[in-house]
Amino acid sequence: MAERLPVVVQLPAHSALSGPLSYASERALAPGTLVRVPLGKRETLGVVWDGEAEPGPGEVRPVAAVLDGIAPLSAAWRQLVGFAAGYYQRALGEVALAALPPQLRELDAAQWQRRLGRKARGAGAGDAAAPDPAPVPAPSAEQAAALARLRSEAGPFLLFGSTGSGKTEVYLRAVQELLAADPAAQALVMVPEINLTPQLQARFAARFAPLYGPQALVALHSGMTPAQRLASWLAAHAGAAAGGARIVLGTRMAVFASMPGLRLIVVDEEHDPSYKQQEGARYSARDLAVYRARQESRRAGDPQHCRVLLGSATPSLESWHHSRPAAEGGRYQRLAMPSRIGAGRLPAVRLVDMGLVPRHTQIAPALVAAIAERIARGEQSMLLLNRRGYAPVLGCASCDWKSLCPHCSAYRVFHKIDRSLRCHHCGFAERVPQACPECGDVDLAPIGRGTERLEEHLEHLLAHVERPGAADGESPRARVLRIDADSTRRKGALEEQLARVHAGTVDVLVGTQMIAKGHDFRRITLVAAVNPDGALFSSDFRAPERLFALLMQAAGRAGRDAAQGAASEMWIQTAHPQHPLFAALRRHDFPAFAAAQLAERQQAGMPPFSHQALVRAEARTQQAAQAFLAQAGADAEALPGADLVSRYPPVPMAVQRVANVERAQMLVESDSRAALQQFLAAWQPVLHATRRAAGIEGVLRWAVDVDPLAV
DNA sequence: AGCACGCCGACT
DNA sequence: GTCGGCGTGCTC
Repeated sequence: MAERLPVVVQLPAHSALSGPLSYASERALAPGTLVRVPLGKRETLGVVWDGEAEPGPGEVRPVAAVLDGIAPLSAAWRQLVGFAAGYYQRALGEVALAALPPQLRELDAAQWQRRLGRKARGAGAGDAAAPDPAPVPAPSAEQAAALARLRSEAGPFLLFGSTGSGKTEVYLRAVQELLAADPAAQALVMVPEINLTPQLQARFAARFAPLYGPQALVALHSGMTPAQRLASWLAAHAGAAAGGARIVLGTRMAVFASMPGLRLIVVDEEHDPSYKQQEGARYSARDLAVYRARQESRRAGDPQHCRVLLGSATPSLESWHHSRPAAEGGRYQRLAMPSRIGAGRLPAVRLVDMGLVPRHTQIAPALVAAIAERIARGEQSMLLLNRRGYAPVLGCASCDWKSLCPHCSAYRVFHKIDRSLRCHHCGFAERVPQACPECGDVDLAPIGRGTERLEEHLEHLLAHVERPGAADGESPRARVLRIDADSTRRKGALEEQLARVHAGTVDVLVGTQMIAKGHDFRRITLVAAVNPDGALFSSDFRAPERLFALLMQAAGRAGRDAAQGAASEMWIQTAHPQHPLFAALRRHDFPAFAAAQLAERQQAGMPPFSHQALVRAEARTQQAAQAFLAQAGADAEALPGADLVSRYPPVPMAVQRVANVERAQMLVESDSRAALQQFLAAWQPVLHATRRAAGIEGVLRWAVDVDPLAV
């Protein structure tokens, strides 16, 4: 008699088959076993799941093959996946299969056997950086205190350490202590972006390759080749006892890495929005890390078994709120490291009142002079502007034509470099027209400014400035370099450009927030935010939080070198120098800023004092998208939890139309996370039914975003 | 999501 | 007369 097995396969939630499918098998297979199963006309990868197989509607087909030689995924892993699928309202199989390396899905049984036959090769994380046995610094008093609490308490921990306070050293030591104490232990270290992995990877490799060999550290991020990702994943899955990886370093996807010996999770720059997945299952890797650590500890019956350490100089207000004193209801342990070590003081913050300079001034004369002064001293400056391209809009001087995208409700950005108009939403690009398409006037003018224009303008402003160190035959003019998504599109371009900055062949660096994050520029003594005002009065209630984090992080780029720290400055051009955000920034006072923001949020009943979810709908017409949402909302009246969940009317999304698809969204909110969860789960079948209902036509897609970052 | 089936326009 | 557009529908 053949066994019947529940198996999860990759089927999206909207297929209305959200649970496991049933298959027949000659032998019993443990939950977590990887199998190949027939699905329609194709064969696909599946994971044997827990529980009884539901009686299928008709015939049950047999499992095609079992991936032998790979241990079943653990109960803890399955629980994590199950939780994520439920919490973020997605199909189990979608989350489970997306959490596995893509190459694993592609290999059939025969290819898998061949892959097993080859000797497992290292994933390249350890061998990339030559182990450079850097001397291990003695911990500062603050670091020692943080580590002591990390040792004796259970967490979750929020390491609140200013830029330059040595958070990385705390991560390194925490990992080191764990690996030394338990030969089976594994640690997971997450960073927000691929760009930031190489330098952290180098520090981890330098510390741990000499101790455990280069194979002990593997990377896991989307920039790796499918083969590398599979190798890293297998090394993590094998566990330390089997000679696999001891440390996994990766981006948000790594939160799902199978790690049988997992005992520590580090989330560096935990406030970073990149930890929120923005398509498919929209999970927060930071929040899942907290869940995962608690759940691993619970399974082990020891609250200190698996720790999670979130680190930031500007924590998310959610984490900050959770780390308030336990007496006030806080659940996280806050470990504060306020001092900057090895570096000078934080740079002085100077506000430039743009109300006092002539209108349309891009860079205030005083700032130009300060940059020139830096150049004369052989120091570097960095200018931030969060807009790439030359100008965000091109307009006609004589009629009201503007460079609207024909497919989106957004302007196409003028890129002077290739004289193109490019839509940053749908990618539609055209050459700039010779004359206005409306009236034929040839006078088309850029409106507003982006990084390209800032770069050009700076070259002009600094034309008369000579740098002292110019060698014979070399131009004495200041060298301006722009780094943004456009300049770094080519593989390896970012590394090249960063290398130029480090080598000192650049005097002024211009870029988007991309350059504000993480990179350690030792010779930069001036950082300037050219036009940050947009975020002050944004309709997005998280905009100030993001701006504060960005400016603090940017300020941290300046004066990392103790010798220059004292002279380092952060300049901010603003029309609102009296804004309280800047007052807190001047004092580098995150707690004050956070307290003010949290008070506002509490007053307005916004997160973290409430819990939100968005339903987004896409349709051919805006009317159809909104009608779908309105109907689904109306049909939700009687659902469990509905009385505790507020539902707002459907509204068009900020960018209403993208690639000729109309988009609308509806916000639902509750003081109770449990009520919201219960409501969303019950709403799922209603949403499916509404889409099929008479009178609701042309809805292309809908999806729920739980704990959305932008509302 | 894949991969079918299923009815309407420009080509060997 | 076929090749092929992507609009619905199903997958244990």
